Amino acid sequence: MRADKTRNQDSVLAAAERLFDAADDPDTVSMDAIAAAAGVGKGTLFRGFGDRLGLVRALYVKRITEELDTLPTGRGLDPSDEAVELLTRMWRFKVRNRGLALALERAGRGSPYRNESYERFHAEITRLLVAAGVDPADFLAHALIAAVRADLVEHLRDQPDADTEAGLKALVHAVFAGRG
Amino acid sequence: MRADKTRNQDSVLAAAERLFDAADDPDTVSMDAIAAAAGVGKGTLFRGFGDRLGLVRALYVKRITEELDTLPTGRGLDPSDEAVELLTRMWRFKVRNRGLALALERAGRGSPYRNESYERFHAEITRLLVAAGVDPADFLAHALIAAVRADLVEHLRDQPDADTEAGLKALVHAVFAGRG
DNA sequence: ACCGTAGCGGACTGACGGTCCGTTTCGCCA
DNA sequence: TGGCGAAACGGACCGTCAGTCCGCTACGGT
Repeated sequence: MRADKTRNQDSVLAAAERLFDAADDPDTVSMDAIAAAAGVGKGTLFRGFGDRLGLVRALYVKRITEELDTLPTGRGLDPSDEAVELLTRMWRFKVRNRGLALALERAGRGSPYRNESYERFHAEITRLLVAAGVDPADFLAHALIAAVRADLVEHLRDQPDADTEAGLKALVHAVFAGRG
Repeated sequence: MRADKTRNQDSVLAAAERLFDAADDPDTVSMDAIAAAAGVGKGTLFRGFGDRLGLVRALYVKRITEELDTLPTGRGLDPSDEAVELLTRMWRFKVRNRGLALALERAGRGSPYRNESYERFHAEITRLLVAAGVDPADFLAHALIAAVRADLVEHLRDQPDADTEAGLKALVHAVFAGRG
């Protein structure tokens, strides 16, 4: 890959991160604005990422990867506590990455689901539910993940973190305690 | 209110219902298309409903009202079973009104939440949770409702109804069984 | 240093949500 | 019934946005 291409893609990612983080509403961040902020032509932007969804996904993947790199490698908690930890981390991630997470969820065409990181997250929660003997694990995993959707996080923004996190914990424990 | 105004608003609602029901993706239903299908000018459409969100909300309210009119008046079930029934009805409603529900959730500005029918639904589920002595009721009600989001319904469209409804039931029972 | 080509940039396109205002039609009153 | 003020109409128009296209630039292998 040519050096200028790499450099430009990095500029675009950096500019987009800044703009999405700063925006109240991610819909107000236009592709033109990102290109301008990156000091790059629009063509470059679209050649590098395909379309808006592609760019948002690339950003999301970047941030979530950074997040996962700091994952305290699975200490043998029981499945229920491990699920609480995973979902709490995800909640906090969406608080921290509000703009980006909202942008991804609104990008259309089932974007919250058609997404490698959703699949992995869902598979992991499902595995924990199965380990705990809870059924039907597949649906319940979707339901648990729905509780940490970006726009719910957004909607509950004014509430103290402690309250929502206690709620999340109660939810997960309840689901893991129910055996069919 | 002038007769032509009423007549036009009815045409618009009818046309919009048809188009949203028929569309694979509600984003592909444009305001121009609705106006044309209703045999009405665009000005009339916007004067009657304010903006796209206003029209979608009006349609949603219309359908949900029809739904609530057929509600079997609260037979004294225990809170848990009542919640199962409410959420199952909502799930089915979203299966039946796929296009409309997706349109509402995607209409932006926290539209799934800033909505009288969401508030009422949330208040009702909260009341049931409180009656069952489950805490924190407010958050858990949001979480339960998140399990019947239109795009999750859409994502699980290929799965048999029986499976998802069993899952929903398991979820609700688990949450109502947990006394915090 | 040269040259083929990958990559650049920004003018351009098509579509959309929403506005504006000259024209039409309603319905009240004589 | 005819006339009139106001309410409502309709579609041309506007600003904006995602995405495309193509003449130009500059990278890097030889």
